[in-house]
Amino acid sequence: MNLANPTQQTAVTTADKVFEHIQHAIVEGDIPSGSKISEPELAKRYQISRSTLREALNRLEKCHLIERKANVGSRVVDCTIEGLLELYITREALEGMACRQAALNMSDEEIVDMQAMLQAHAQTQELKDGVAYYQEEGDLDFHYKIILGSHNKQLIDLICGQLYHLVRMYRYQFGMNSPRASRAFNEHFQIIQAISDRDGELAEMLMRRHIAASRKNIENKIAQQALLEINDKK
Amino acid sequence: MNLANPTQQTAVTTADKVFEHIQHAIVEGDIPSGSKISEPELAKRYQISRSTLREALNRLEKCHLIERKANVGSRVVDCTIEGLLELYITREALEGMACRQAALNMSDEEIVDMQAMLQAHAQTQELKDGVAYYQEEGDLDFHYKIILGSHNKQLIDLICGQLYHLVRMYRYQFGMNSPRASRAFNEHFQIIQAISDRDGELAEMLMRRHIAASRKNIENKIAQQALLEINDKK
DNA sequence: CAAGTTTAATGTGTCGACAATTTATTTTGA
DNA sequence: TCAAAATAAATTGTCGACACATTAAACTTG
Repeated sequence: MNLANPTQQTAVTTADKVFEHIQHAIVEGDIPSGSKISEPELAKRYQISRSTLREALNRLEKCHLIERKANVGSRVVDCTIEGLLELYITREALEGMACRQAALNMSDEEIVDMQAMLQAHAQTQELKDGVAYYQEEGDLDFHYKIILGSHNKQLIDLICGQLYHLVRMYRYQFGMNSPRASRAFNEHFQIIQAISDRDGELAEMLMRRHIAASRKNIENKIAQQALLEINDKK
Repeated sequence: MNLANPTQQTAVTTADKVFEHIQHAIVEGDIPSGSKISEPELAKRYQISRSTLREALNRLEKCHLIERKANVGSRVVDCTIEGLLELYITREALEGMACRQAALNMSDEEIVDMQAMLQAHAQTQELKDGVAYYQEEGDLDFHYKIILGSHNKQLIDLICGQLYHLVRMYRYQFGMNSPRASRAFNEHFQIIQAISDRDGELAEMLMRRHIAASRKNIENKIAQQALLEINDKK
């Protein structure tokens, strides 16, 4: 699955292609978070007219990667702790519900598919002993499959089409490869169990806990860091 | 409060103004749901160039009022029962969480403000004996205040900036002034109580029930209608 | 020398025209 | 008569240029 585009919409127009390029550049930090975007400069770099660049910028704005102010210009959204926490809160709500809907609406084949995927992840995890691969690709893959399994266009578009670009951006910017790998894996296992039991209520609750745990993990790190800084000053 | 624009962003550019015009036209059904949009025609009607019209169309796409396909064109989103139910599911998730956050983050003044508003609604409701006014403006006002009270930019933008245009559109198209007025009022009262008690968990649960009740109300209507049609055929 | 005003430079918003693609119509052949 | 191919019309995507607003620089004045 292409993680940058889980809905698999092929880019046909040049504005689409430029959009994807800039999207990657922003998510991976090549265009730094918070920096101003110069339309003439970017247009020249991509060898396109300003009109088509602006078309691309509109899509970037749609997935909340840039912000525009009239007569002033566009800036890459800047990654703040508050923004990250707000994102997790929103994910908890949306993905929790998506998980409940997945338990109700997923086809049996889809469920089998997910179980197979998780098993594959388990093996690679044993091999690499809980390092990067699972945490990065595997985790996103898992979440995407559940979201798509909700069969709810509204949810799918909001989460995959908008939130998750930001999620991936934060992962890159803050380098989040926390030691939650094995715990997260068990949580994933429980969630799939609830889905295959068609227990929507439990599935939602587990997914919310799963995301909330990640959030609290971050909050703790922040708190620790703040403590260290206070000690340094003494 | 301006219900079409609760965040109070003033439109400065002409594309903004045209966007607002078309937005109203779509929400209120002047441009029928599901119809194709002709760029040359609309540009001529508003006396603007196609470029600025396309800028306006981009914003309409952002709030899910139109859908675009490359090299084909734009259509006004068509109102279907499934779409309506999906919208309610999404609202349940997002507004439930917004309500929880509001209980945690609203200032005391904001809470007093909401209580006053609800009391005002109670009086007008007694006067008009539970008719349209409350159901229309009052209900939306209530929900907006809570969402803004979450103080979560992500949630605010998703709900107010995107979902609620669709919500208002469906209200117009399906003429939803159900007999839930008085019951909804009591539910609103309970929710505010939970918020002023700073009980986030209860606040979320009550808001979710409140929205789920509306959804089930609609589902029942649909089922009834389906039954009637079957009887007609006999 | 500092603060405010005027002027220049940069950047965004809007326009009309052309190129590329899709849709409708006509023509051709079995 | 109908289906497929070719042509014509209409619509969308892209371009470069101009109008307007914002920001930076230069200048005036107290």
